[in-house]
Amino acid sequence: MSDFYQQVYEVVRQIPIGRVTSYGAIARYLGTAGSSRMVGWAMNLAHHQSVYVPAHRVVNRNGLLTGKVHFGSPEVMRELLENEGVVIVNDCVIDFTRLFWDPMNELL
DNA sequence: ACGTTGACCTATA
DNA sequence: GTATAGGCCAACG
Repeated sequence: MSDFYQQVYEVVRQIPIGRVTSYGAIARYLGTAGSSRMVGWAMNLAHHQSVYVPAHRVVNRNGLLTGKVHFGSPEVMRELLENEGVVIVNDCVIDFTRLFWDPMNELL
């Protein structure tokens, strides 16, 4: 496994409860800005990882749960987020800008 | 080996 | 303000 994916998992694992981040933010934090799709691929491989990766806390820039289908069921992602206190309506994160957790600013 | 696809983002019209 | 185009790099067929 490349260090890139490990870094992604590391960052995602550091996301606090009830907070969310975006692929682009992680990509920029890792220095691979513009290649945010790779972050998505990393999440795809996250299911194979033995360690649990809270991929449900990672959404797109619009706060839309685009990768909900990649979980067991589309409902799983919403359930997990709502369980952490995140309000989800129409597969969109409410107050996304306020719940946004930027590793560049928080983790630094 | 080549072409297509993809859990995206930025930029221009 | 939305709509469309381009770019990015790895995995799949």
